Amino acid sequence: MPSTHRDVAPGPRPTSRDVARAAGVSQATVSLVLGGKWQGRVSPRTAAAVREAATDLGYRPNLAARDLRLGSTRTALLVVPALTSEFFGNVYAGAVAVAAEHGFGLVLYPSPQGVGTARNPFESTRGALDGVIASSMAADALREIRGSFPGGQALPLVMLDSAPPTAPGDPGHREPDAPAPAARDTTATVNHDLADGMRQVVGHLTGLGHRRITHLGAAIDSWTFRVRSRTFRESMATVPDAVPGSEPADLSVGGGQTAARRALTGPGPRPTALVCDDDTIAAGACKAVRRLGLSVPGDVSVTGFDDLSLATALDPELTTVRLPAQQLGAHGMRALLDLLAGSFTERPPLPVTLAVRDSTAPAPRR
Amino acid sequence: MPSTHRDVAPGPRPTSRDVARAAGVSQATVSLVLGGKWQGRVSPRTAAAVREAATDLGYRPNLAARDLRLGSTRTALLVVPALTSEFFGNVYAGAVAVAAEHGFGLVLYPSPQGVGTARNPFESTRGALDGVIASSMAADALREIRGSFPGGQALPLVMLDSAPPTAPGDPGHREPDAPAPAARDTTATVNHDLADGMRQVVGHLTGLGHRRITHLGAAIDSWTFRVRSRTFRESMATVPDAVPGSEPADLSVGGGQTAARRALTGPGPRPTALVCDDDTIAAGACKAVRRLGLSVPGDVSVTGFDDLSLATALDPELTTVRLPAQQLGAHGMRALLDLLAGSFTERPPLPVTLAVRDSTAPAPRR
DNA sequence: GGGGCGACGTGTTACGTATAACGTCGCTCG
DNA sequence: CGAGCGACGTTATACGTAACACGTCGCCCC
Repeated sequence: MPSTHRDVAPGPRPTSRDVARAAGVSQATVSLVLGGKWQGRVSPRTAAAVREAATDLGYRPNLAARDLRLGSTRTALLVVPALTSEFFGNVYAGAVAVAAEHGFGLVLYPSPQGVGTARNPFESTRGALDGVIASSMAADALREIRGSFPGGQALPLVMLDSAPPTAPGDPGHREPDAPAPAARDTTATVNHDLADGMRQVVGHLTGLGHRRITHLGAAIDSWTFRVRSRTFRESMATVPDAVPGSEPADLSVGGGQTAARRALTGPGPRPTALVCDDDTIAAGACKAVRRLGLSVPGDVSVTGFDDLSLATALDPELTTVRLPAQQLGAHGMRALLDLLAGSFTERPPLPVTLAVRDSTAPAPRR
Repeated sequence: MPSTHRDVAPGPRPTSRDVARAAGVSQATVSLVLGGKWQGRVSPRTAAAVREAATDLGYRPNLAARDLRLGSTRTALLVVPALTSEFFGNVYAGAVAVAAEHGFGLVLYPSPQGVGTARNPFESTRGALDGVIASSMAADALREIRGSFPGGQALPLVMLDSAPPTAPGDPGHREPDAPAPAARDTTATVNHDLADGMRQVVGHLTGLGHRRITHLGAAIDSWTFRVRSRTFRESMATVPDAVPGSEPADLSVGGGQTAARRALTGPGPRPTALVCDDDTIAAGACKAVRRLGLSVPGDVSVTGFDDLSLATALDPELTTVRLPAQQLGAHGMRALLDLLAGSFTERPPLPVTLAVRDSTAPAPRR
């Protein structure tokens, strides 16, 4: 099988006019054929000739020219709190795959200061954009993103794990960062079913006999983490004799360690399980447990969120909620494309599963 | 302090002609002034007027038009083996910062199948590129990247941790993927001083009394890992009574676990230290040690490479070689800019440091 | 006094593409 | 038989920018 590219020695780069010359037609015809809109305008044989000439010359359209002509860059911006995270790497991977499928580019804007602060994403962006996808952003960062649209124009915006699902069972809930009505039709939301994830965690632990359970919640004001806290409280409230606790934690190993130490050495009976908002926090929690001379899961069970590769790197391996981050990115990109096409319809949140491993065990007797 | 952007209600987006109208000059003058090449061609007062009009209207040049005109996209491609890695996230962060400083864009191409295979990076790339930065790629992937330059033209290429440094002390070493002489002037190399890192590891361990040391080398054919293996052997050769071992490992927790089990249960005396090519492998190694009823670092010391956050998430915390990945990215981007300016000069490799933590201890007596 | 020159700008063009508007056939049908 | 129409293409234009080549002054100097 020969290479699909023939080696084209000369010339900087073939243009559509070169293809036209080679095929014996006009440049306009080349554009029509290669644009796919030649139904009934160009005969099949000339169309074939054009395509052959194009692949023959190794023609690739000049996107700068196309973008200039169309006034659209076919490029979206993905804003993530941090790039150095496996989770967001997966979100990106999912989104970029769908984007490429549709001839879209995807440029990344890693909010530099970690979750919580996002500088104007458009400053660092080259040229115009067709839309923005923001993943797991803090509330104030989201507000700023919305406010910084260039020229005040309403750019389509997709928020991932950032807004409350419009579930009918959750009617009275008003978010402080609810989108302005004007932006309604250019805004979409794609979420993991994080509430269900938390419910699964609590169910798993209470099923193992745990009653004194403390939630190590990430100290960040975003929907992603608020929904975890709320659902934790709600789920625990349905369990007789349950003793829920709660401790804020920085989103890091050290943060988890500190928070876990506070939770385990505080007044009152010691919790037998720690529910962490994140695998990283959970890793810190495990360290804290051991520093206190206790064992995971013998004395204290620990759970995480995200199912990063970290979860199985730890020893014992971490019981954690597996989030299909790649799917999230893919659905987010699809939502943006739908938004651009004017055909977006809200979809149900993405299902999550609980990966049960070795960091959870039956509650110790007494 | 008022916002720097005035709210411009109408019009889709101001063009340079709008600025010209507002400033009472021609579009050409706007272009000159804003392009910064108005020395002696435009009076300072008109230049000031133009700039004021521009910021006043919130003018931002249309990059599609500029790219079309200049034939350059001011965009580079960064090819990394995997995006879901903290290490490459840091490389990207460093590179993108420098790129933005110089008005360059940086688009990411995560080679989908992990280290070792890279599909044509240009297929997934929108439009033309000014250069490519490839980080820690396997030898065959590098070859393919070089072969897939569009139109056969020689795109400037910077390789990070991918080629031998041109150190005078290393004369006889010929790489199978040495760049063709023709591409010499459009190719640059930026490396971590990985050899020194490995020397520090071996020095640290032998200083602690270890003699039976096994290297868990990543089973990937790339310079990054070849240099580790080579330097391990060379360093061990200088130590009297040293018993070096070596075991290939897949680049994952599971791979490290398997390789460590082989190393520890093989024939001959058991090694007292495992030198891993990567923190992930080291995490697996720690698990394997414990599965055999041994302890880290009591019975077996373990070291890693990269100093990912994983290193401090583990318990005990990992002794590992800290690589300034962000610096690597930054230097790589700078090298590319120099290459484009025709002023590139090879620089010495980036120094690395050994982060000594709790996974290494004096060799057990007897 | 006029030729020249420096300072200060402007008219014009091209980059490569997509598409609206416009031919030009050959055939059919009233 | 000519009007009309469908099939098949082409001509022309605009997108916004950068830069070349060319004015148009005022002033100096021979």
